[in-house]
Amino acid sequence: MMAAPKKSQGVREESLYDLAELFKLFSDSTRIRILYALIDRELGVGEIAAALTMTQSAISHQLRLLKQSKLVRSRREGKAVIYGLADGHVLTILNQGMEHIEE
Amino acid sequence: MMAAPKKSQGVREESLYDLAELFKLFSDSTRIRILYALIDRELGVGEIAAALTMTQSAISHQLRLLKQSKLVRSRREGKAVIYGLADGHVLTILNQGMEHIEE
DNA sequence: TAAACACATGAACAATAGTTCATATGAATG
DNA sequence: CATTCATATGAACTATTGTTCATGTGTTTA
Repeated sequence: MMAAPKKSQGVREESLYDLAELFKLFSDSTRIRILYALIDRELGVGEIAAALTMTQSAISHQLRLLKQSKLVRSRREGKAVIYGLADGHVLTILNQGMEHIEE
Repeated sequence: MMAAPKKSQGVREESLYDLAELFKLFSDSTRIRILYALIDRELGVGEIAAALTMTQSAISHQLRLLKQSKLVRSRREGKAVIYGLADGHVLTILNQGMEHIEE
């Protein structure tokens, strides 16, 4: 199906600030690496830290930001807290960015 | 058409840093506002500054970043330098972000 | 070609953000 | 229930970033 022509009208000025806030979450390499790690499988905080070779604290701080903005979700499983991507939008945004880079 | 299952394998670690760099450009409200202003029509630096009620210098600095990353293109037209969006990817990324916000 | 106009750029400053370190919370286990 | 394991959180420090101010570059026009 053909995409409809892109509209730009009706975008409230306020929304643009929220949009910047959203992209800000994708603007740090640690957070990007976390998100990519979560594409394949859900992971605990410690596992993510090990995968990225970073401290548990640093990862936990970033996960908090990602969760606040609903880019990841979490559930407790025993002592561990398991994180996963919140929805498909996250992956879509990442992939769009990748396409731009690879051109 | 159904989308194919999302792949995550084959993403080089290095690319993730470039990806973060890309999103960093979308992470500032001034730059987002500039990009949105350029959706409808091409504009000179002064026009953008007026539209956003910001100094010419501030706008010019941000345009330089946007141009370096090929998110906008520019051409000289007399004394003015006219800026426009570089390609469709820019708009696609912005729209994807908007969709996430509006849910 | 001197002046005016449009934009670019460099240095400096203030604000923001990411990591570290220390410590707190919460759940399982002996 | 004290200890251990897994994660969360607050404060402090450093680095990065966006804006301002002053000035430089390039183009048109009188």
